[in-house]
Amino acid sequence: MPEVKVAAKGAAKVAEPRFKRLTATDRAAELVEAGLAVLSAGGITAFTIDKICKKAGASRGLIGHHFGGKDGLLAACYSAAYAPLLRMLHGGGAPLPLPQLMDELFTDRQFRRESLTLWLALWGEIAVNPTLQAEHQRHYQAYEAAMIRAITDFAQAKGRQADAPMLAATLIALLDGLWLELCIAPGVMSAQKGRRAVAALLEPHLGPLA
Amino acid sequence: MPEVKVAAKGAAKVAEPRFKRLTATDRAAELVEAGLAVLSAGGITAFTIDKICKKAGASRGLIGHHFGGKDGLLAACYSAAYAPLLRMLHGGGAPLPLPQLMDELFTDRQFRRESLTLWLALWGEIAVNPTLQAEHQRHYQAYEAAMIRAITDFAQAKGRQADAPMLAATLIALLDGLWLELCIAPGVMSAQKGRRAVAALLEPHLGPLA
DNA sequence: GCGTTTGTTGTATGACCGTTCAACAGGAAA
DNA sequence: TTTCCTGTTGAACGGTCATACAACAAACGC
Repeated sequence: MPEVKVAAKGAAKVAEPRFKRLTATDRAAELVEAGLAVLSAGGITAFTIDKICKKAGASRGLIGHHFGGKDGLLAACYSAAYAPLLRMLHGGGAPLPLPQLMDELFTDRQFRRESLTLWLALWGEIAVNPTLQAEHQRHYQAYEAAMIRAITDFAQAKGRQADAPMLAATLIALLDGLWLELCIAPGVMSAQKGRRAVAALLEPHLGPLA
Repeated sequence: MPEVKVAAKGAAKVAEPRFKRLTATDRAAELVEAGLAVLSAGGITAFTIDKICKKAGASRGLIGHHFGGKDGLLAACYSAAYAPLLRMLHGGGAPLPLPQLMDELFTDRQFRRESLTLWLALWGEIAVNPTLQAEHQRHYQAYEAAMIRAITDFAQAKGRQADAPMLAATLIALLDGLWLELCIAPGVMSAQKGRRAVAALLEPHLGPLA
């Protein structure tokens, strides 16, 4: 909008700023958010400097400036994608008990195609990108530990013996698979089917979840 | 190699052909195979005309000529990726019994990272590509039906009652999740862990598989 | 041998890619 | 108000992308 500048010069001294200046942290957060949005909507092939910056309302130089390049932003996006999951697992302070955890995982807010396509885009890239694989290991360990904890606590409360690490690994794989089905076959998978699948895995070992 | 032509002209009549001429079917198959190789190795971002044709030892125009464009080849690659899975499920004629099926799924030949990264690359694309989603539905139905059949037969032979459709859907999701883990966390997942996970899901409902 | 069919080549084209960087300007401190 | 730091801009660059297409040639029937 060049006319803004001209009008401002002709009028008083209140020239409208051409851009908003953010702190490095805030700008980085906006770029990560835009990156996640673009990944969700179009997959990894839509993860381009042009599209991300347009989405974020910023100029193209900024990704290089704040993240050193596209790969840096992608790594940051991966961390940001994991954050809500880990926050849910031990959000606040006390870890969520298993039944509430399962309920939360299948709410409309979590078990949504629009949120989960993000993971499919990332998985395909992690498989062929060693840097992202290392990043994954870090987050996965926290995720797995929280799951083992939830299963151990639940089994203990019910007075049951269970192989919690094995069940946790199986549960995580099953959840990943359910998310996948929801994304690539939207009409077929549903939260209800997902809940039943999890129950079919866990209840024989742990007793009724509800 | 222009010198080949010159030498041939100077010598006898045996001019070496500049390229090999294949039937449309054979050439298409070679391009699909190259496409699969490229997808496995580098993910969807490596699925480019240049890379595929170089891999196949063909010129750039051929993908457009045989598949109408890159998307056509990708759809063909997806079908080709499903083929070995379906062939295994009812290979030959008689459908494979459940225990043998599970054994086969976790052989070193099937449960291999190099084979499975292909799926990760495709999943990310299916999630954002309606054409591929439709293609997926077709194949998935055959896959699911075979699984339901295997579970039903096994339960019947053992004199057990089981919700075969639900177990089949759960098993498929679990298998997808296990493949995923193998691809993005190679050191963590293994065929042995995979087998145990499947047993943890199925054996409480169907009795011992072995 | 000779013509026809049809698979194949490779360049031209225009769009888009990621990165770089010199110039710019917001905004706080002085 | 002025200075300076630093976040921001956007054009320029070299490279890669998918597609189109006119020329070419291998192989088959005759």
